[in-house]
Amino acid sequence: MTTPPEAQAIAERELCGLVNGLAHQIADHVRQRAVTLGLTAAQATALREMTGPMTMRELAERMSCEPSNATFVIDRLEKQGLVERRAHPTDRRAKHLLLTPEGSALRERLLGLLSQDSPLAALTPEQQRALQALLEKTVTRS
Amino acid sequence: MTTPPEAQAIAERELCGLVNGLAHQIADHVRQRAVTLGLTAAQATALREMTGPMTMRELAERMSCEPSNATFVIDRLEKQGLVERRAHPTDRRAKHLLLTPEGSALRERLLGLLSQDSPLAALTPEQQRALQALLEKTVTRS
DNA sequence: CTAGAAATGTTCCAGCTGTAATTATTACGG
DNA sequence: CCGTAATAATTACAGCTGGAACATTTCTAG
Repeated sequence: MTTPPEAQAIAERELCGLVNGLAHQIADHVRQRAVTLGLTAAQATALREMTGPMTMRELAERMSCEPSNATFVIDRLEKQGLVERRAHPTDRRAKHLLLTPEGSALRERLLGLLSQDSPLAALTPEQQRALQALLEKTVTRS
Repeated sequence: MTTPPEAQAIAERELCGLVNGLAHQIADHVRQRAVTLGLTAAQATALREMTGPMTMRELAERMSCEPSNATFVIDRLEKQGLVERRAHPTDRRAKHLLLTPEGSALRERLLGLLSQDSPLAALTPEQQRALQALLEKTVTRS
């Protein structure tokens, strides 16, 4: 009952397509909601991941992007008065990102919108936990 | 044993991050291999999805991107002599995409590279099937 | 048959993304 | 200590991406 290597390779490629498809579906969902708040998808993703004060690098990691990209996005959010770049308390290289009151309020509205009609709602909470377990197994080993 | 709605929303956001993270990991993997063949990540993805003759729209769907994006990528692949745009047999609006012999050969080399050290290799074949089932459930309902 | 709706592909454009190079700062081995 | 390596953030740039507008062709209701 061993899987032939060729069939295995094809299955993996299909799986890549599915993962990419779902990621895209999530991004589309974010984009749709974000535009109603005057945000782009990338800005909304950054706001979503701003669960508290953090450095640029931490944010980039949470967004799964390069630090240069985080710089670009935070530049925009800062110009809109949603985020502040402060000096880091203990490391003069780093920046301390902070949500302004406006940013914090907008984030709450965003989270409310994102929780509606999520693409993941097709799964039961139990299935979501199963999915989470499988994803963590692949993502956290690197 | 019902999940409170707030905790549910947080779990969904984390799940979004995980999906995005894995998609990114796959894209990085593709990028690394692609560059050794003189291809960009987007070109390699297009080549990977060219399982046979298809239209621009079909390719765009397989790549989970907009048709305009497929136009951009195929433009490059055509200039490199890897793909041909022919007239569609039955629909004069559509284009019939075809791999050239060079394109077909490069695709085989690419598939060989992609099957090595796949991020999905962290999962057993059985776990991969479970993941596929869960992903299909969310992707195919729209 | 025909007029309007829908589909296919393309172009243009604003915005996103990774990479490489750069500066400033911190960490570490000797 | 000191010099070197490592880290944080930024900049410049080439390439990717979605959306809107468009021309061509096909579909469809009447």
